Amino acid sequence: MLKFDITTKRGLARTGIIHTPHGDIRTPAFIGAATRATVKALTMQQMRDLGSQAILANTYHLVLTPGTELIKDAGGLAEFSSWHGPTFTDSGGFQIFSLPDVKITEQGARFKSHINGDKLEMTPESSMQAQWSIGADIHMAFDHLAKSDNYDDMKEAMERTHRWLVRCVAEHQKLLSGETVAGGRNEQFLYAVVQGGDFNDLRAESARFAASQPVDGFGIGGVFTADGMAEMLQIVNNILPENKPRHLLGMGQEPIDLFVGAENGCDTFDCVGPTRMARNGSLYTLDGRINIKNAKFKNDFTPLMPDCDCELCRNYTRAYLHHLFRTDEITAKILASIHNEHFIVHTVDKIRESIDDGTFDSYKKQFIDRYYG
RNA sequence: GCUGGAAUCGUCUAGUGGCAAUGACAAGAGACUGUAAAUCUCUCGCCUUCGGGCUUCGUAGGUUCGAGUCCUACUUCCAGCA
Repeated sequence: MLKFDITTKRGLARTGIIHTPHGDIRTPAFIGAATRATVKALTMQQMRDLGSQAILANTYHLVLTPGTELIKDAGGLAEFSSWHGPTFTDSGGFQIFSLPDVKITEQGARFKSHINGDKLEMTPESSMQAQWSIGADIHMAFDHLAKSDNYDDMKEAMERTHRWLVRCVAEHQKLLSGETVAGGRNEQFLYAVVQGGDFNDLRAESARFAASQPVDGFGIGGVFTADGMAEMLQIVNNILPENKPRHLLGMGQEPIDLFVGAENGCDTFDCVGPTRMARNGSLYTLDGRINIKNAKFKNDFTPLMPDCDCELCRNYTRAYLHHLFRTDEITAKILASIHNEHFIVHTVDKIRESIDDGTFDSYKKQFIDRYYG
């Protein structure tokens, strides 16, 4: 069983430590999205330097290339990528939602490789096997993420997610009792995924089902905007057992999502937003996001964010970063990614500290007022 | 000096009788939430009550219902010959 110690509790919000075979994660924490075993534009050393505690890779992408057997042979994701810290894998469930021409059957999902058109199938069992080979510390159950206003459609997807969860649990346990991977330790952990879309009665049902399964933690999936998220999380997290960690899947591009998530009982987050924003020139500041490519920054010789101690803000000006983007230099995306990832990681770090010392409400108000004001 | 060729939006360019005029770049802005994203979208002559109106393709004339497209002259540039 994954060891999770809760340090402080305030309402649904809590701080704690997830103890993984590759190290501890102090929660709440933002987990860097390393889809293809790399955080785009950043080295693992840069991720360590900016304060990241863990990364999350994607099973679908690693199955396509370089293949999960290769990662197993390399000694697992942490060894292969030289991250060496705690790791998560997403199941590939998101790709069911995001790729075109995906066919869902009770068996699993069939889709075409976006790289070479190969027809592929992923099932709960194959996802578990792939994640076991990749050897991350924490695995996500293979779920059916859907987006619809139709209650029956969402109910169907949720119920399929539950049936698949049972199969994931069985396969996960079977794998753990067999051959060892990831440095000889069969210490890998499984999170169930809660679905149900925008229908809170389905969310409650899904949370009850997930809670009933022998899993180590929970992912909360299928969340697309902050609208209604607080209420949904209150319902779900009041049902999920308190002593297991909860990961809010895919949310964290907007800082308010992280405040709302932590406030309502989520322990970890992952999101591609910060680095994607960065590559596209959209940079976080305490006064909101700015597009550094805008003409008004051409002659702005101030730091992007004076009170930020990331590599970009410590050493360079807005005008310089503007120039790097305008000239399409690779360094633009590196520096911007360092800053955005640092910004979000540290925002969650401060959320954690504020929960511990009882100042969460004032920190949230002060941050949100300034950022969105 | 002669003989060819060429002049179109900031730049390069499409265009051979119905055109406010093609594409790219540049420029201006926007989007992005478990990454098919170093991607995508919009604007890019002037004005507009968004119906449209006005002025454009080196300059000046001409032919034509109609000219960026055809003709004449001029200007500039390029190539070859002197």
